[in-house]
Amino acid sequence: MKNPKSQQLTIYNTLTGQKERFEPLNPPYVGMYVCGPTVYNDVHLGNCRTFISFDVVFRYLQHLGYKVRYVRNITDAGHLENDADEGEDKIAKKARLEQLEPMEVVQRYTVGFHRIMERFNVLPPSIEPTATGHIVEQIQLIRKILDKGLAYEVNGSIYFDVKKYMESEPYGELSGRNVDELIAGTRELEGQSEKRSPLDFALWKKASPTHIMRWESPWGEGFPGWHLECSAMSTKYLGEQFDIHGGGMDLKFPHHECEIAQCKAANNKKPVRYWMHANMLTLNGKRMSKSTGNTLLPQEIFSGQNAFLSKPYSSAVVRFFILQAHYRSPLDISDEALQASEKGFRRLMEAKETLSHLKAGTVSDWDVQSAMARVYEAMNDDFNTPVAIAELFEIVRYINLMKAGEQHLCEKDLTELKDFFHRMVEDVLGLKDEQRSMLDTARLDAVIQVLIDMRQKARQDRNYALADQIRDQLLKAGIQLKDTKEGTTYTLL
RNA sequence: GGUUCUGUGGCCGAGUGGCUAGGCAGAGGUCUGCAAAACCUCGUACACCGGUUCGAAUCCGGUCGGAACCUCCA
Repeated sequence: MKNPKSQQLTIYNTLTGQKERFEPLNPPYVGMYVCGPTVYNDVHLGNCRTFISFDVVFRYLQHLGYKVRYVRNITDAGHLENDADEGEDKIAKKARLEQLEPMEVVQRYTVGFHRIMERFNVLPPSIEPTATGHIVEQIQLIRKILDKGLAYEVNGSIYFDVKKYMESEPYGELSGRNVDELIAGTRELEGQSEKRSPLDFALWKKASPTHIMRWESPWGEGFPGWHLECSAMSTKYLGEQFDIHGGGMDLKFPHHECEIAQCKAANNKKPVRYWMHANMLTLNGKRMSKSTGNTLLPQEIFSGQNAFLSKPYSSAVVRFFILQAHYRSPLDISDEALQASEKGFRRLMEAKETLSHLKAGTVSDWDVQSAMARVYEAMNDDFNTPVAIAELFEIVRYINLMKAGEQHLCEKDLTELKDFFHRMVEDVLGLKDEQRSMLDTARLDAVIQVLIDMRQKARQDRNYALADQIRDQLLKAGIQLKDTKEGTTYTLL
């Protein structure tokens, strides 16, 4: 384990409501499962927040030296639209609407999802299994639950028997639900319900004649229930018990509750040691919702084509903005907030660039070791990225002071800081200056240097009109010159 | 209606019993040919009303906002 300060990582476990020391089941291996997207539509920003949050978890665990198997599924089998619908599948419905094959819809949105994730610099998971690719495993899981007597068949559909399950196991422990209250609060379904109790949930649904996505099963043609895929695939790839399960807050109930029940019913084991839930993202203080028009797609932010923001923002800025809040806090996105983050992000990136050119002094006259330790302390405290970033900004101040020659680090400390800063910013937080990296920097450097030299000559000749013209026109082109004691450098805005 | 969470300075957002969060914006200063950048200094915030405590933004109760879930949803 290469934890520089040998501090202990703690994780807030939704199941217990407490921060707990993270101790993997089989160190150095860590199994992590995160509920992925349903690919019947464009990913929206809220999804992205969740995946960015868990991307940092994945990256930090790796940084600490753990060997992580990160599984994030693609829900391509679709979920039921509603009970009254007798099994219309979201993907099937969309397919009919657009005259496409279901798998064509799935393909299109899966590719779109991957593109967005890549732009956000979200690492691909170790395994990205699809629900449709694991029908066999899901059927096996249903069989196991049936054999235990914890599910029942009605007209070719299989339902999980919550009441029976509760005779031996608690239901609702993750979400703090009281089952009696839940039943009391259940509205009467229109039409007939095959379920014995309103809390029962489908493991397998019989396909109606119009249902396009259907598979053979021991109970006739049908499709898997809403919650089954995650249980089947997490068990397959991570085992009956694994370390971390993540997802958005809204999945706590019923989805994750059902997952726990399914796994416990099948394997008699608590499937997950640490449950993690990321909070919601709101837009201008309100939840995003298509019906009210209060939505924002990632590509609409990048392009600036939207009704909420004054200008486009890069994916790196949005990622930075998201990491400036803790994953368990609600976060509100707005133009002002993004502008502030954009400035802060540039400051951080500038400092990173500055640091790479710094020369060592003979002695260190500031405490770089404890500065770095504070960043780790923050990350170890339930992945507290906002505090980690705040601590990085403290280091930024020193970087700028060192550039000005007012602070120094010895060779060893400077080398360590350079390595640390790069790894923390780029590898762990996943922040990189995409503007800079997309350019042919060597050639641009040479071109700008010509202009810098010309301006310098003009200044020496006291031809300030020309000097300022060069400076101002470059600024208009998004290139800002910076005069320092060591000479002039430039920044891309 | 029920469950869970939340309300912090101009904005965003950490903190959760006594001690500077941080970013952005704003004011003053240093530097500069002038600027910009950078650095230094400056804000005495914690929805409201009670209570516990030597001491509360932080704990408890109530009131009023906001969010999620209870129905597919990150």
